[in-house]
Amino acid sequence: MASEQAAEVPKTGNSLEDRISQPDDATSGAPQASNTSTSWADEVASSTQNDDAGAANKTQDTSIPQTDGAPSALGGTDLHEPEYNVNVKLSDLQADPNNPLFSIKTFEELGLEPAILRGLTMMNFRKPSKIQERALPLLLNNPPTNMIGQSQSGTGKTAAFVLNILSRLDLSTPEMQKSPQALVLAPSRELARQIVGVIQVMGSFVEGLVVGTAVPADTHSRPSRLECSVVVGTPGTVMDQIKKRIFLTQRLKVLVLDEADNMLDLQGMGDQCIRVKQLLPKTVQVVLFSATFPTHVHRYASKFAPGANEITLEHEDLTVEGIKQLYLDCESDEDKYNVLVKLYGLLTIGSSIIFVKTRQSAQEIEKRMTAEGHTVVSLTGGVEGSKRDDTIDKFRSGEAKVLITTNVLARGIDVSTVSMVINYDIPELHDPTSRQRKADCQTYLHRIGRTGRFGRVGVSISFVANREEWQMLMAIQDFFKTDITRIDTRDWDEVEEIIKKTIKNPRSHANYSQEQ
DNA sequence: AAAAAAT
Repeated sequence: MASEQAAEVPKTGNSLEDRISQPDDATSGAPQASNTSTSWADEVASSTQNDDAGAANKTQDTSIPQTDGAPSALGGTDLHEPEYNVNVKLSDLQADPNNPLFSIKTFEELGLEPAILRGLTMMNFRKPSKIQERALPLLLNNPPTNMIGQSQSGTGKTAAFVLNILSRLDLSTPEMQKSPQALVLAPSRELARQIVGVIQVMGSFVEGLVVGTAVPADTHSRPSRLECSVVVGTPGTVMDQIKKRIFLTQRLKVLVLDEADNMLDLQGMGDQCIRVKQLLPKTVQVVLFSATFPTHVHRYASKFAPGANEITLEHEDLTVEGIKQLYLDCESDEDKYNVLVKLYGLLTIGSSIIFVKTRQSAQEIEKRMTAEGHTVVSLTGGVEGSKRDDTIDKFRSGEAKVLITTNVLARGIDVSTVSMVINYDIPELHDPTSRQRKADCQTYLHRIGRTGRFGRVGVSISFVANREEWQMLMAIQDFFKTDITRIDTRDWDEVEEIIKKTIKNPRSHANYSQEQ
């Protein structure tokens, strides 16, 4: 199995506990500026930025300093992952200092079947990304151990859990090929379908592999039995099909929650995930992946995946280097629309996603822009399933280049051509007890992570129309210790120049073809 | 508060 190069094994235990116990909530201390100043715009003007001296030498880590500019998920040679520290905590079972589960540098070291390696080759995956180097040996080891894995958006989490699934399937008989052995749960229909696509491509050469999708159907026609080896779905539908014995779970070996923090945290979905898990064999390997694991969810996660090996990051390390974060002032909510149209008047580069707060405003903006001759599409949860499928497919193919959407697509969606993300509204959380709006840092990170994938560059532009929005954005900047730079809308030539300069030179290797 | 997810 795993590598011979046993390398230095990390001191296990200690570090992580300390880390999870530190306060995690930047927004709680809302941006100082508090008092009576005249307007948010003034504050903006006077805040000449960047107190962030702390960012640089913030973390001293007992864990492993990471590899020298290793190529990203795809192994394209000029794609770089930036430096950051990865915290690894091995389960008690695997806390043996001699274990070889430390890290692998090539896929070949994993002892995968030739058919799986061929799939990787075909996808142009030459070298493992950082998360793959560390997670794969732990995932693939026997006996199977649970895992909680965190890494930045666009660094290959999906490929990591798919490899684990493919290598654990027993497809030796027709009966086994039709027996679900792995289940992946995702928080949206679109993400579930995307994951199905990845499994199919990576598993192209795996004999007898059948992948099934369990998302709400528009029709009431229902199969009597789910005859596939891997199932990918959304929690409600999966639950439903298990209860109706359409989906037989007794041979299930692996359960993956993608975007696990979201799945477990969301009211309704968390319960369903727990209930689904209760209906699976107790021996199932539980694998949780996300770019974010806020403290309060991490607690649930550890219960849901007991004894898990963990790979976690500091939140300073979560922003992706290739994503340039900008913001624009708008005079009012209504003015946001004018700014948006102006922006699109001077930019037609690649594909872009516009995130808004509500389904209704997504629809409205789509209508208005369409009426003015722009070609845009919108996708929200209010739309019929098959229509959603059409829309996302059009966006993936490039037929539609501008997508207006809500948080439904904030997570996981991988479309390599997306070079710009717009936060038309700053993502916010509502605290029911204090009845206050707070910045939703996690969602912000996931949204901007729709661009800049696998070492590419991208730009995010947030619209700020009032003091609250500006405060939320500054809270996000503080939380991730990153830079969100203001650009001046009084000079549109400059706006254009800044954005074009950023998106130019997109280093866009077309070597990751999971979307098609 | 809005969004997603089951019917």
